[in-house]
Amino acid sequence: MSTPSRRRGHDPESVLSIAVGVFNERGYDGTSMEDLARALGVTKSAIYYHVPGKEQLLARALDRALDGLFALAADERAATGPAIDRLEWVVRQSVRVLAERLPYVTLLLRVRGNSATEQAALERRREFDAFVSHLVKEAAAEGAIRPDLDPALVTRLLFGAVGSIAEWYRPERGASADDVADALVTMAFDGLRG
Amino acid sequence: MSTPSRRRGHDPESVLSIAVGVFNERGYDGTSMEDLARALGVTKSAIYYHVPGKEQLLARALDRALDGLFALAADERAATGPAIDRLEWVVRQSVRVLAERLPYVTLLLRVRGNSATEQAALERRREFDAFVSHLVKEAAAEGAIRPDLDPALVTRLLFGAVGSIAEWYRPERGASADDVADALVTMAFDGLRG
DNA sequence: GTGTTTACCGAACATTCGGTCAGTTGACAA
DNA sequence: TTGTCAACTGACCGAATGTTCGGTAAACAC
Repeated sequence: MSTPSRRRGHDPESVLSIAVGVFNERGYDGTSMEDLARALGVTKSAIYYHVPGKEQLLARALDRALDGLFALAADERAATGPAIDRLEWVVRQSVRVLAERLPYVTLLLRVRGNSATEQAALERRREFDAFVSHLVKEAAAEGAIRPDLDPALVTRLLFGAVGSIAEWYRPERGASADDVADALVTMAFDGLRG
Repeated sequence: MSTPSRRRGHDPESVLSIAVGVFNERGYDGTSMEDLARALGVTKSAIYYHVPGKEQLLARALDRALDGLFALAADERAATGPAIDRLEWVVRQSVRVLAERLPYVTLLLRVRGNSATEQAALERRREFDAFVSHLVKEAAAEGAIRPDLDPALVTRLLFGAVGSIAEWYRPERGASADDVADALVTMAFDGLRG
């Protein structure tokens, strides 16, 4: 078996997932290695047996979020068909990635650029933002977006709403990720008026 | 005059406004008193002449944001007329408060509850959230919101989009606060389709 | 000119920070 | 029984943290 008999103890993966949980509760800078050790049920030094240090934990977490977003952007369905349909697909997939990798994406959305690690993540994130921004402009050029709406504003408000989902979405209760995506697409594309 | 001849030096107000700027750049926990001192052009100890400490700076900043939001919620125009119109008015005013008190509201939106100060701010913020949530439910009950949209989801997505404005809005360039509010209301209420 | 206040500096404080390292433990193999 | 090794502990390091305090130079009040 690939996951054999080891009864107790952590590995790099379990350390990462627990650490990211604490990072999201207290903020990365507000989390000490003591906090992580307490959450893991071990002493501080045990963490260093599994991972090189605090910043590497952050880097791995941010990569996990960004890899999900870039995979979505590279999909064929983001490149063929009317831009407005591709935009809707990208919005839905962004919600899916956010839900599937919730703690990692949540962490990404809060990065401020305090270290080289954070700056590198921000750089990749700006790349994704440029991708969706281009998509909205295409949809506008194809006449699929109301001409009185600035495409740049639409991009920011639309994906601002997507990102805000990370602040309250909990997979175990309430609406499913698809429900949330449906509601967002309905509201943003067709309006909330009854 | 009320602001007389004092040539140099800071006061609690100038310390607060500069400190909040740094808090938003690096995050509250990522900001040291050394960082603040550098931004103020003084030494660390000089800060304590003007303000009691780091956490008090945070408390004052958060109150400034929350006072703006509660003032809006207490306005008569948020209490009379069709709920959908009141909701639109509250959205527009929220954008206005966010723009007018941008650094303070930005800071508020990032609070995680790490200290008693932060928890108190989160408590007041939840109170405001409950107010807008009630407003959306009223609008839905009056039949002004598409029945296929869950009011709780609409509230979170709509005000998630409002909050996301803090991440990119800069008063000196780009769209004005009213432009942004117009775009948000148009998109969310009537949809972005052309 | 003298006394007082305002605004600040420099040194030090106790504590916490991320990180290191020599040694211990306990499960398993031979 | 002995040896191996993954997983971990506990003591510790230097640096950075928020805060305090004694002192002080310049501006103002009289």
